[in-house]
Amino acid sequence: MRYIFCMKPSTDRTRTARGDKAARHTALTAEIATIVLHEGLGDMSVRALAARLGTSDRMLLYYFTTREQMILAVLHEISDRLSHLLAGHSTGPRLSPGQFLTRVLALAHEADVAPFMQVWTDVIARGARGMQPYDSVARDVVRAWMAWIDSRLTPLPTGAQPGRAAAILSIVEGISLLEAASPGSTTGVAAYLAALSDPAPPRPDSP
Amino acid sequence: MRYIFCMKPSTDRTRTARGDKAARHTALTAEIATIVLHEGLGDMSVRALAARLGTSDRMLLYYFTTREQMILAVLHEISDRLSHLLAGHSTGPRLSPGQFLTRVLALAHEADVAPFMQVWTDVIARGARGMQPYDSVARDVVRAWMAWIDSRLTPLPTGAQPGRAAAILSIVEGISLLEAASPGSTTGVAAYLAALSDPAPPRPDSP
DNA sequence: CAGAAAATGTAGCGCATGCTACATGGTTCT
DNA sequence: AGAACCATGTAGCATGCGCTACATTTTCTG
Repeated sequence: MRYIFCMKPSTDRTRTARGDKAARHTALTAEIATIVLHEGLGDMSVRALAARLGTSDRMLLYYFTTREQMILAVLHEISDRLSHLLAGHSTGPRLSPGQFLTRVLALAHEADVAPFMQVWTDVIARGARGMQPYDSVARDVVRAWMAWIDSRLTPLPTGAQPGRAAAILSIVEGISLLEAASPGSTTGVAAYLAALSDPAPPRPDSP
Repeated sequence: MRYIFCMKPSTDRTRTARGDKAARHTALTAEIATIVLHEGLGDMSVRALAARLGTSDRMLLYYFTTREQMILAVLHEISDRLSHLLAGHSTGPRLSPGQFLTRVLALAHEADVAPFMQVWTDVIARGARGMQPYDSVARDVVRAWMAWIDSRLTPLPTGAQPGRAAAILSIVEGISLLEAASPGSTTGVAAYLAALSDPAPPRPDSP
């Protein structure tokens, strides 16, 4: 006997008035996402997060069923927030690779975007190590970033340039990683690469 | 009472005939380094490594005193091996950034160098997350890489270029990371960047 | 109001970790 | 031979983890 698109008419228990498990689920997800953006992914242990939230691990697992699903929900939430953020930064004309790189490297340092960069770089690094469930998320993140980058670059007559978006993403991630591992080591990289990507303009004030 | 450069003459117990703790220490270090280069850093747990080596955790801690010191010894050994490897690849004239980038990206794919790249990228990624003792090693590794890169690039009359070596290292690490996290995503990046770094030569066969 | 169901507390299991205390052969020196 | 010492085995501790079983409280409904 199958009920498809056919709920029991009156006694719908999935949505009670106050309790509303789903609402608390999304609220918790949002709270954790905010914490993660402020304090990094850490080890994402349910006990530590629960203490940080003033709850018990028991409750987190009650709402998320499993640690892995909790992580996925949180990363999804973070991804959504970044999408909205990037949408606001996706105005104006498409840029050349050099211009775009300068723009995005500056963007990565802005207070509202920087936390996302750090978290995503961390996700990618964990994915690179094969950690679950970060590995699958990392692949999605890479794909999403490259699609966004391509959408912001001047289209080429020859169709999609194979390595163009991936090159920019590599540079951004590389700088992110190095800067996190060895602060100050990437000073001057943005300027160097910008000058290299776009041909040097004639100095107007040169003798 | 201080003994400086003055050992007890005959009864030297630090170096017995067969036991020779130091020798076993270095032998174990070498074995672990080889394993790590083949199978990645993993979680570097003493129990797992001991099982992998056919020993007990008890013995590893006997020779290394502490897990952290074991990790440091192993990473030092790996660093040494890479130094020797790179010394062999440091012949010939210094190159332009574009040439060097192409060269080093090809090098990173060679069977003998690739394991080192993966391990170092992992070390840097862990260091970026603040993991001990990877963080301190990561800083050293970054410094060493940049010094080597600078030593292989054509020197500039204007002295050291601020972001040049760091830019190349960022690109290499970024590609390494992205390729590990999402295999195949960086196809074409090397070619794209090489063409960008060195001005496009006139196509001889163009109409 | 009674009972069902949802939300939460308490306690614990099983596992893995780094590390240690103690005992015990085996070798070497006096 | 006896003593000292090195190398190693066995067992365990304390901690942290994800997760679960059970009991309890709270809330909603018939």
